Amino acid sequence: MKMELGPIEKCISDVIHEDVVNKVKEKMHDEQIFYELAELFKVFGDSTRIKILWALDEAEMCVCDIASLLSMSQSAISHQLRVLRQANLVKNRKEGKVVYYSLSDEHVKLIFNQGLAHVNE
Amino acid sequence: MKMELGPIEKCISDVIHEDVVNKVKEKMHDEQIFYELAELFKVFGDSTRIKILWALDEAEMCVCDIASLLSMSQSAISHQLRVLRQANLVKNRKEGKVVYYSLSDEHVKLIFNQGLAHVNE
DNA sequence: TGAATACATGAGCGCATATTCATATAAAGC
DNA sequence: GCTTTATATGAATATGCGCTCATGTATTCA
Repeated sequence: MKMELGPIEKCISDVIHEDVVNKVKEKMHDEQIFYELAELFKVFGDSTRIKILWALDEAEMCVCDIASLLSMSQSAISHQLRVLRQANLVKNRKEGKVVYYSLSDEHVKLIFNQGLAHVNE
Repeated sequence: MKMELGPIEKCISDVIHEDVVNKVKEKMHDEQIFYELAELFKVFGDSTRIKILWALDEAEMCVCDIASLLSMSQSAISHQLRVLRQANLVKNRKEGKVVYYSLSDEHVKLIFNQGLAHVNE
């Protein structure tokens, strides 16, 4: 938000009343939240990760289980699990040399369902 | 899903029972839905588009209004509005030479709220 | 101790994408 | 008709990202 305004600035249309402008500007002021939201949805924006989450919604499983079920390499899955971990969407538990992954909270399902509702409208 | 399986294939862990495996495999069979879901979330995965949707949640407005409020070029906004249009997240209405945009349905808000719930947990 | 297995990770490649710039279209006013 | 304003869009560039390949770490077992 550090660009200088061009001639566009004088183009606030008449339907936009001043209170609306101020309200939106106030919302825009809190930039952090936009980046966090976008960052979260970016994680959902990949079919491999969607598949992983969808599988984990069915049962806790280890890395090689997921790789096998998705017919993808262990490395690819491991990389994606790291992304999901950093977004706090999955948690893991180590048992010997095997690492079991599972969903970390309920939000995943809820976000999915809203997404599905839109896709299937 | 067209890769040949390596030695990973023999690594289905013991916690995964056969019925779970079949259930997940059956879910994975319907590949289309994963791509559609990922495609939808990809649209939400950009802070500029998030800001646009957030602004439109407050009021219907034209392209230059949005550009002004977000301090971005008209071109950049126009490109992003096309993405949002193609995802059926916004609709538009032409009045003279001005094009007014607004949210196309309720899902946007709902998806946002679920995202926020996760971010603020 | 050495081999095998499960997982993580850094480098690199190829591809998608967000923005800018230049330009096109279209409506309004002179 | 000409100019200005609002919007759309194609090309180009720069950045980000997903996968592979190679390798590292940790655990188990012989």
